[in-house]
Amino acid sequence: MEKRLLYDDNDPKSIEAYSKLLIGKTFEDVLLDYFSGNNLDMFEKKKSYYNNSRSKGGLGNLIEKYFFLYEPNGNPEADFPNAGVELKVTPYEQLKNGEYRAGERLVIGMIPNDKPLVENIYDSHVLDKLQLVLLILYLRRRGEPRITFQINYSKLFSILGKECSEDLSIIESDYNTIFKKISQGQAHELSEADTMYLGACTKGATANRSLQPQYYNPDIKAKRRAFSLKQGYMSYILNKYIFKDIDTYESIFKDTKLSREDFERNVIKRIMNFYGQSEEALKMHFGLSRDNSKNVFSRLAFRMLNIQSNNAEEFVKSDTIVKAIRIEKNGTIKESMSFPVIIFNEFINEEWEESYIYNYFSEKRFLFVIYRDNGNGYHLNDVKFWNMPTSDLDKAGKKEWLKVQMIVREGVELTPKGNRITNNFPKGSETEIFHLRPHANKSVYLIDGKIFGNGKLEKDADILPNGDMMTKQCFWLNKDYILAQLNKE
DNA sequence: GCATGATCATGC
DNA sequence: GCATGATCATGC
Repeated sequence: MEKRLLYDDNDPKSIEAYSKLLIGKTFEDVLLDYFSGNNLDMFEKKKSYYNNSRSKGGLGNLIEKYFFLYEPNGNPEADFPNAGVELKVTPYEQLKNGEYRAGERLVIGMIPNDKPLVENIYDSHVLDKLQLVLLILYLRRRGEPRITFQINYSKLFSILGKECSEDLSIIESDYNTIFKKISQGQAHELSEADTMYLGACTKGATANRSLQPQYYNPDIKAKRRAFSLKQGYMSYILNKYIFKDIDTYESIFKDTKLSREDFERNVIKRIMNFYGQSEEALKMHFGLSRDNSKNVFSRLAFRMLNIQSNNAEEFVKSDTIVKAIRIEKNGTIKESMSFPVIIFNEFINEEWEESYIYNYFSEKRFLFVIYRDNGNGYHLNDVKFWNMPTSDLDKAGKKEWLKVQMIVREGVELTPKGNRITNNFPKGSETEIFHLRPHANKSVYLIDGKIFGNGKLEKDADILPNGDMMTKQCFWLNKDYILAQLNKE
């Protein structure tokens, strides 16, 4: 088959039109179409090859070979050089609340470690690579064979289009931040969470093996990284411009083109307008006087920013999460900080650098809103952007995560003691960064067929590898660690 | 006293 | 109904 019969590879519109034939098809369908029932042996062979999640990038590769009918090449040219079109086959997911989000960041291209980095983004290849991208989106369903995932959208996308023009100044300042860190020989301290929309992500499970000397600092090795559009940013792009779900997000600053530094300054300024105000005064001011919810302190922070939830446009796009912290009279923090629950059966099969927790803390930025008890109740005291330093995540974080994973794999020891069930996970007092603790509505366990606790197994518990069930758990950021981070500067 | 295990109020 | 963002309170 001659590919020029199928589409004009000089013409982006023709490539896009042809790609729409994919809509509604699974990857298996694409293979079946190609082999047309003539070579079923080969079909089965390819099917099992592409079903293997170890063949990274495999689904994009499948589309190139068996739909566009060209051999994937590793060279830096565009996938369709004559049309200047980049092909990106990328997943999206549906959350339990029905919302959609990008399944992954969009990787743009490797950051060189053997030559200088171009200083200005407009002289670099970053924007070229995003100038014309054919986004082919498939719905990823966890636990299902990936060959059965269905392609539901195909659309040309440009970062230079009007829908993204508001974001270019932040993307430019993101690039400058990455350039600055690398050119100062600090590539080993880079974090995807240093920046808002354009990130420097590590490259999967191979990142540790890919430790290489830095061009600007040959004595200290750093992981190879790639430029990417962060997952949060892609979620926004998908929802707003592909799925056309216009009303999902509220923006903090309307119609402004801010650099990242200005955005952060303005956020801090808005919150600090309320500096020194007491809990009661703030609740009164925002009409939350009768709000007894445990998360009222973060809700107050949202109100100061004039938003309703963590779903504000700029925070979604930049993977930023607002967290309230309260400091006691004696200068300590009473509580550790909770995060979403883990699913044991996914957790035990993860590689650290592809794990939920690694990805979470490498890409999420936090806005800490700090209240302090001055002896007369909590008062707004400070606000600060924070992300976990790469060296913390790489060293103590990795070690502590691996320890928990080992315990779950080998079998958690659950011991009834009075009205409680104790376990052998490392405690907050035994860890530096995070520890595992319950995070559920009620506690409930199934141990050797016997139920403990008054929660509901199907709602409040999660299944362990040996079939026992344990109250749902999440990683908690240690309060001492948080305090040390706040006091760092 | 305080850390670990248990639990709560809310919004969507 | 359940995830989220938290604080409560038992047991050492």
